[in-house]
Amino acid sequence: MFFNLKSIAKELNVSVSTVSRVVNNKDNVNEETRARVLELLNKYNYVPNEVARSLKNQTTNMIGIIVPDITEGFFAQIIKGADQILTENGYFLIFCDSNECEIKEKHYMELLFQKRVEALVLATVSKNTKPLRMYIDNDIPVVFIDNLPNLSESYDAVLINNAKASALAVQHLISNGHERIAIIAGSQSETTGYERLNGYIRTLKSNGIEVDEKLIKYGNYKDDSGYRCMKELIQNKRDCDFTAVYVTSEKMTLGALSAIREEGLCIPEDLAVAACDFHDKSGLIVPGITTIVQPEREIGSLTADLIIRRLKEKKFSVKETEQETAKQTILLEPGLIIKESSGTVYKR
Amino acid sequence: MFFNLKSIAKELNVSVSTVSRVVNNKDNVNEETRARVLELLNKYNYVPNEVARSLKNQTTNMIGIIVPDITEGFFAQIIKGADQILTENGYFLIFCDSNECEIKEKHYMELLFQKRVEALVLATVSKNTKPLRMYIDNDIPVVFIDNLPNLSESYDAVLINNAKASALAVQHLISNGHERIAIIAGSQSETTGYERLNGYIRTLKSNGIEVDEKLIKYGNYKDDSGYRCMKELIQNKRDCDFTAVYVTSEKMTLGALSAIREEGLCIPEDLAVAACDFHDKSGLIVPGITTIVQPEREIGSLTADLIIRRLKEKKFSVKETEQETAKQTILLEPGLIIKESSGTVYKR
DNA sequence: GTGAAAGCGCTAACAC
DNA sequence: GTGTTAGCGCTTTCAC
Repeated sequence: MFFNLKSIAKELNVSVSTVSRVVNNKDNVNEETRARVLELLNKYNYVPNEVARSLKNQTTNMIGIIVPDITEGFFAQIIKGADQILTENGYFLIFCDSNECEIKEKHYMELLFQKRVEALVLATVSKNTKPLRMYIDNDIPVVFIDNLPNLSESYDAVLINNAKASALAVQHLISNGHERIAIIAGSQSETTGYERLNGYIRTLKSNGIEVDEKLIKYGNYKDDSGYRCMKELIQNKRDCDFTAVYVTSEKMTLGALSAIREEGLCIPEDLAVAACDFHDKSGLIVPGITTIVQPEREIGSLTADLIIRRLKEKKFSVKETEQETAKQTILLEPGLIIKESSGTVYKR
Repeated sequence: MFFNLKSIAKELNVSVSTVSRVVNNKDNVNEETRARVLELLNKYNYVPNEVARSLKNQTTNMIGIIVPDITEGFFAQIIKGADQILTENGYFLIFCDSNECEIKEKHYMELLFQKRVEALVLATVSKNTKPLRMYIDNDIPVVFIDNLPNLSESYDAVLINNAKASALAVQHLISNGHERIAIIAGSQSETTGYERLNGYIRTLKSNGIEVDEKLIKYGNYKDDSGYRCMKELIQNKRDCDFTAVYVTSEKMTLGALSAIREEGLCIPEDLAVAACDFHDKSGLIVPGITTIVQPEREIGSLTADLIIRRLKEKKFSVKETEQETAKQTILLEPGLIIKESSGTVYKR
């Protein structure tokens, strides 16, 4: 069906290896032969079969990436950042959307392994480390972004300092006069969720503010959990009056904001809001939402750099039994964008 | 390095084919043998090599998709819609971001072809149809979304009726009292850009409104072109007074809005705005932007359906020399979400 | 400078 | 029920 080396070789009465040499630009080919082969190659628009090449060379040049939701600006930007570097280096990014689903994530991990990706970038939503064994046992580099796994061995990761991110947001609220600050946290079995809550608690304590369990709600990062948590907080508002809320993800912030609006509360007069990873491309959201931002493109490009290094080390070590450099976690600094939503506390 | 059929077979003193039969769940295997093989397979965590399978079976189960920008909600949603159906049917979506760049698009088309994707979904930004020839000549199904190619032969496509989309938006502005309506159009060498301008012109005419060349600006869909066009329009506002503008893409709308804000104009009092594909997940943008919306998930799922059908037909036709059904363009209906930005004309 | 041959890991037709 | 064999398209070693 497709043209292949054999059909080209036969037509020219040369061997497959000669055609292969021409295709791969090797130099031990007679210039006249090369010209004849090249001509036919062009005429038939020959394109080498990468599947066969991959099998022979035991290398696919494919890197897999699995993220929970591609429609989130956070992940889309990371992918863009990684894709650029990877493409420049002759790799090919295969992207999968786990839809925040553990089963789907596992499924994709298996599929990508079957396809023999050379490395994996993983924003995991799973506590189950079993699917990872495949990769680890076969020495396939894995780089974690966003969430960290519950692994006993060391691993590579690129992410922000999540505790510091929370500290930044909470400290800002405090310096705006807020003391009763609620939090909508994420799942505590995920490191991101855990660290962000942790940063919140530590910052309150170091400012001499008591941590009130009633002001801590746990969502699951999905769209409606922010809404639900915010509703619960507001319903208890009388018992445990609070003037600000810190919401630890974009989707939950969206939900929380609509709950606040539904309850007829004004931001920031009735309730100040600080968010995490909130994206406002338009800059027209009113009130502007104060938010923690991550250097997403950089997370992507550093992840790509790390992968490329690991892959190089791997090739090298086979030949020279060189020691692989230690696994590392690259911690980037979060930023804080201050807008109106976190405005100073309303004094009654 | 990896476990393969051979190593498993050797250890059990059976043949490779027996192991293969067990792996593929064929029934002509002695139950006792099967058990022994299965045990070792599990012990070693054997995962079949899809690269080898693909080569042997001449089928990769991979579908490629190339879009101009994954960070646009429009494309992200389409991918989600397609991914779901494709995954359910045992296919695997490989996704590429051309970054609105013709060269990159071509590059990815070649790469995907080399990888032997079985079909391609293409939101093209290119006028050059040459890279397409590879696919067409080799009978690999291609489905176009968003933009249509300049091909002489017929092709498959799934998209909205873009002329109608513009008609919807412009008619709405007219019924709100606007008569002097500017447009920020897209590249006229792309069908989407052409059709949307076309719908604008026809709607004005059918309403007995004169089309004024000075009110037509051409952007390139990139972030800053909307800003530039809007600036130009506003600078000429005195000459050619207009009360509304229709911006034909999300990114250009973002640019136009910041130009409007910069010029200190109020929406909709000084200038009404209608957009295309504008996404506001938060619902908090003020003023709310009236926009054309597309059934993105449906575009994705219908595209996936079409591809699956084409692939089935292909398999079938080899065996039965069945006639392939005619290529088709599936035109979906655009929607209009009315918010404040398109408010009635301000009467002086 | 060129060709023959082996083999990457797998499947499937065929023989026993 | 099981094994042998050929071959998918390619690269590469080894002869010549």
